[in-house]
Order: sequence, then C-alpha cells, then structure tokens
Amino acid sequence: MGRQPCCDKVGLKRGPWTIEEDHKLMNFILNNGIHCWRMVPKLAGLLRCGKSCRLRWINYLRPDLKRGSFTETEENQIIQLHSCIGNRWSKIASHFPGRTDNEIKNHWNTRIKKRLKHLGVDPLTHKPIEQKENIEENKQTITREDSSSSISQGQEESQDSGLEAKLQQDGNGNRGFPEFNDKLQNVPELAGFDETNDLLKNYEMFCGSLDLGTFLLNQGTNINNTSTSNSYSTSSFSVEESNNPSISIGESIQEHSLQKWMDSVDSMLSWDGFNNLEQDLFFF
DNA sequence: AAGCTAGACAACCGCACACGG
DNA sequence: ACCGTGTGCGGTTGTCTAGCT
Repeated sequence: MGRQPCCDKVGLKRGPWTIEEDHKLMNFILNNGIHCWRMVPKLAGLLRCGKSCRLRWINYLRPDLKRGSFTETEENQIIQLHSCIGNRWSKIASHFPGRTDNEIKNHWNTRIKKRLKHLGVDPLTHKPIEQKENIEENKQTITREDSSSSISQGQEESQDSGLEAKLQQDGNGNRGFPEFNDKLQNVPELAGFDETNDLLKNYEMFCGSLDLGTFLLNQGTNINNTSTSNSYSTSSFSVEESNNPSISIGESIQEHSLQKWMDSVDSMLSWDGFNNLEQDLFFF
C-alpha cells in the first residue's frame, strides 16, 4: 500500500502558471500568510495542489527573490560549495540570499557543468578529468575520495568534517586540495594554454586556497540578515511577521514596499521590473 | 517563413524527514 | 513506538524560446 498522494490530482490544473493564478496566490499569501500549504489552493481558489503552490511561491513569487543571471563571483562560490557538499542545492542556496535551490540547480546543470568540463574539470568530483582515469586504476583511492564527493542524506556531519579535512593545511603548509594542485601542474596540455590555465588557477584558488570558514563568515552578514536559518521556506519572508504589530523595524517601509510590490504585480511578468523593486523590499 | 534543434528555466514527481497525535 | 500528515529536497521532465538551416 503506497503513500497517499499529496492531493487529489483529479481536476487539478498543471503546467505553467497564469498571471491570474499568480495574483490569486500572492494575494492570498500576503493577506493570510502560510499555515498549511495543502489548504492554500483551496482557500485561494486555485485548482492547484499545495505542493505546486509552494513551489511557485518559493521559486517565483517570493518578493525577496533575486532575479537575473549569476555573477562570476556567485558561480565561483557555487562551485566551491558544490565541491564541498555536493548536490545539496538547498544548502548551497542558503548561502545565496534571494536565490533558490532550483535556480542554482538549473544554473549548475546548464552552465557551470559545461564551464567546468570545458576547463577539463570533472563537475562531479571537481578533479581534473584525467585524474578520473587514474582513479579507475586505483580502486582504493576511489572509495576514499568518492565518499567525500558523493553525498547522501544523513551524512551531513561527516561530510562537513570531510570538508574541514580538505581545507586543512597539507604537509607543506598549503591549504586546499593537494591532488588538484599536483594535477594542475602535471597536465602538459594545459601548460601552453594560458587562458584555460588562468581559469584553472582561479578555480584552484577557490577550491584549494579559500578558507571556507572565512568565506562563510563573510557571508554571515547576509545570512544573519535574512533569517536565523537562512531558509527561504517561510522564514525569509513571513507575512505573519510583517503583519505582526509588534514588529517595528522597517515596518512602514515594508508596508510601503508591499503595496508597491502588489501594485507592480503585472510588471512582474517582466522580471526586470521586479529587480528594480528588490532595492526597496524586505531587508528583514 | 517554416521547421528543427539546443539551451534555459519552470514545474512535477517521488522519496525522506520532521513532527504531532 | 507507531502512524499519518505536511513539508523539504533532489532528480527528472516539460515547455518555451532563440538561433540556425
């Protein structure tokens, strides 16, 4: 006997959201907050399942979303984090306020993967692709190293300590990924390829030299400003909080911004308009 | 102009986890 | 401890669009 479906899918709409549906969902959430996603579509008058509403809100309608393409710095940070914690997109996204896990995942799959492959780096292991072949020859090495790059749920703590280990200084006092450093110097075809070499060095700098602790510390300001958990679920934007009379910080600004945002709802289909709003919105 | 293709991104699906009863 | 429910997450699929032929 399988698990009950999250909703009765009969009669429910699927596929792309219409403007009208977006309006309904936004209006409902802004007026009522989020208590139970399953009830949201019913109460908001939407023929969608709760899950779909949640996803739409999180990935598209949230007012604190940062739209637009990723900067090179962001890309590098994603690469760095991915090399440390793998495909845990929500964790990675938590370091980028305003970005969603879906957005980062898509960007990784469509852009960054290619960029790394082009640079001769295996996006899975973050090692030079040649090294993969060496790994094939050394099964024991694989087992050890793959366990640090392929991450399953529930292994977070051990992975994080693995990350720490990776970031520990090696015997020569160099921080980072010694295997990567060695490989970088020993790839003859890269020697005469300055551009790629430079890019690889930049990558190595990120993967090898960056102190993640410092990095995270630098991110701390943003992290602390968004929410304690830095989760985007309902904490990074809580209507309940914004409606709470006890909250005074920036309240009028929030009110003003909310109204402004609602007024601009039509222009939101063009997300450029939304980007302009982000300057004014929700510095929780 | 029409058809095709690849890339980008939105949305869905199923599983796992958290939590309350 | 067990069960049911709600939610979060990651992988996958679907859809749209720009560029090319």
